[in-house]
Amino acid sequence: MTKQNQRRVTLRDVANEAGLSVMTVSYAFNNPDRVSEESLQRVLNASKVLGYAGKNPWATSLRTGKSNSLGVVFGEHLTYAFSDPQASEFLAGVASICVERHLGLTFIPTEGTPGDASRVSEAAVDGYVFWTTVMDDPTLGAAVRTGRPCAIQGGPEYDGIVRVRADDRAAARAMSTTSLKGTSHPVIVSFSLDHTRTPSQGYGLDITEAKLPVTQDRLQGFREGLEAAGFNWSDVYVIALSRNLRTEAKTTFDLLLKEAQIPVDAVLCMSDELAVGVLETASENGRVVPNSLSVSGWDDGPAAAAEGLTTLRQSLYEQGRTCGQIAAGLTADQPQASWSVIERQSTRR
Amino acid sequence: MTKQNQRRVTLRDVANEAGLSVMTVSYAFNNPDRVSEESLQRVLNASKVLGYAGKNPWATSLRTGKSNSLGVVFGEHLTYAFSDPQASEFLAGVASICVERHLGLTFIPTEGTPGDASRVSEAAVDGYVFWTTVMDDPTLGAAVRTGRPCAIQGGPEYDGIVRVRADDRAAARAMSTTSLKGTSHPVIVSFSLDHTRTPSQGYGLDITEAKLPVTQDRLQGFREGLEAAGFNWSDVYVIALSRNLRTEAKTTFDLLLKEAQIPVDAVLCMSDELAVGVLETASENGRVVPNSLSVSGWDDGPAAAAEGLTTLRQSLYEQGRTCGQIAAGLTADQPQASWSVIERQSTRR
DNA sequence: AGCGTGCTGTGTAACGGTACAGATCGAGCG
DNA sequence: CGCTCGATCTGTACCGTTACACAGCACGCT
Repeated sequence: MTKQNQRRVTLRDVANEAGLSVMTVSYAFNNPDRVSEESLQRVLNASKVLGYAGKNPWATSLRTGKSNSLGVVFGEHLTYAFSDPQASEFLAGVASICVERHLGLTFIPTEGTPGDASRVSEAAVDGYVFWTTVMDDPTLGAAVRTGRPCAIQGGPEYDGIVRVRADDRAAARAMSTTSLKGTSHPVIVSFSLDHTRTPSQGYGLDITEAKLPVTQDRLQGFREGLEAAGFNWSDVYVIALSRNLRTEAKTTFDLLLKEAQIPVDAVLCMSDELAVGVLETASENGRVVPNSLSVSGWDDGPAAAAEGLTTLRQSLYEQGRTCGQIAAGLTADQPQASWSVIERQSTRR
Repeated sequence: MTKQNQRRVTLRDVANEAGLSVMTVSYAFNNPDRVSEESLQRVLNASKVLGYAGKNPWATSLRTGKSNSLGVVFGEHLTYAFSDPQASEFLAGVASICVERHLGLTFIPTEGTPGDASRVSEAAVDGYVFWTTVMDDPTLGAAVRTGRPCAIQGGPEYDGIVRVRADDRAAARAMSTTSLKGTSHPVIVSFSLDHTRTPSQGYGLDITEAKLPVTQDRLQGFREGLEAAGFNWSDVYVIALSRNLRTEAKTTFDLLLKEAQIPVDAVLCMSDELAVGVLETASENGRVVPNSLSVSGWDDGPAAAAEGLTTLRQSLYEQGRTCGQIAAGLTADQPQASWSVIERQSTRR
């Protein structure tokens, strides 16, 4: 063992070993051009001899006020970050910025309890990215109060946090028009996402009841599109699912068809994943898409193209990149993410 | 603005405002039972008045030597963490521990360059988890030298790092036996993973050439199983793919069938994802599975059950949990992860 | 009265780096 | 020869928190 006691080797130890001052050693590591070749070698040598494990990150951060890491506050259970396709795509975008700028990526687990606010404000990060956050989340304020840059995907709107999203309301308006083409007097189901619900609990969700701002915006857009086309919002069953899983959509839609016997003509889904589940259940129940049933998804992920799904294209990856850039302090613009309706075979022409 | 200048509010400021000592304020936050109800209220009140953003994480960590965060060193491009099904499942396991123990999860991006070693040793984490690491990765030594607990999935073996994995060699041995049941004089292709390769470059990989220890172990196991059954290792084409994508497997296998015209009888894949790609290409080329072609996967993920794939079951989620526990310092055991061959319709009985 | 005990509050010295201002010294130059 | 200048090196004061040891003080008990 080269280590004296149990104490970790510090810059000072290296300086002593090398017969140089602490500052020279510090410069040798951070700004090698500023020291002579000979000193540099002596520092490197002394480090090796003592087994110097590198600069203490906390000391450096405390002094410089930076930690070279972005924080992600993930509104749902952290394991979903790696299983939900929407979240994954978004996070890949954030990660791409981290790779480019040599930043760490720190997930700050929260569970929606008030105590989590301090876990956010006391995270060693230089900026925050929020994902699927509910309206009254106390962590938003905690992040803003740190004075570090903050970005949020979707919403809610919050003073001091840059909001990155497509215009969900306009997009939903367009989607409802496309989706109901060639249909008269339809009965419509909207499969929405609202992770504050327990599974299959959300029958008949009212617009204002939705906890996620994105859900609110889209429902509002659906409503406007439908009413402009002469349909009634009261003919729409809004069903909120707690998880973005095709199995959730399948069991719920099956129940709707078999038990509730609702004569549904169109299903507007808020993710491709849910839409694929609806398609599967439809075919199991002998419904022909799009002639006897119109189905639309959201996001235009890989599954949408494979299944011929009409969907709303937006790039969550790009939105992730934008959020990453904002959190890294590279820009402070409030960007408008683009979107477009992609018409495929799951809706009538 | 309640803030005086630009300086961030500190504990000291709160103490002054509350008319108490710094330590009392510190106790009020960390150990409220130790202060009187009245002091507690005064501290809380002063914090609110001054807009105290919470304890400075770097100062706390510097003093206590802990940062309440686990580090993940991800051998591939960080965006794959959110798209590769194997990685995702493993990371979900790590994340579950972080949620349970109230720890952050920090990804430390590396690109395989020597400079990355310092990014690892200077990360503000309490322990390390390694994923898909090549044999001579310098970040391994950097992590060990910090003295913090380290865990690695798969390999390589490294002094001071707990290795979590199934016995890949024995598993591969069993799999090759199962997979070649009812076959005589077969020509075999093994689709392997080796992310240091550029796409489709790895024709005719030699066992010892494989950069990933897991790949080496499995190839070795395949070889032993085949030779024990009287087959020749020289009849096996080992093809290393750089990415765990079904599209990679599809184009490569298509090339093999059409251009190289190799009369392949069995394909042993090192992931379900690759195996599914092989199945798709096989059916496009009119090959009937399992009668004219045996296909096996690895991991028994959701796709394997859906496609009736014979595969090797292991739980990367559980291995992720184990790695997380080790990195969090909750245990130091060298565990043996379990595995079993799951026989389905893609191989002969 | 004297003493131990528990509760509450306080000063000070770290933790391990970096910013900053300045010291030293030999070379170059009029 | 005196002076400036650049290259190199150094001492010290922080950054903001917590560990630790100790100081009052009220209270109950002998």
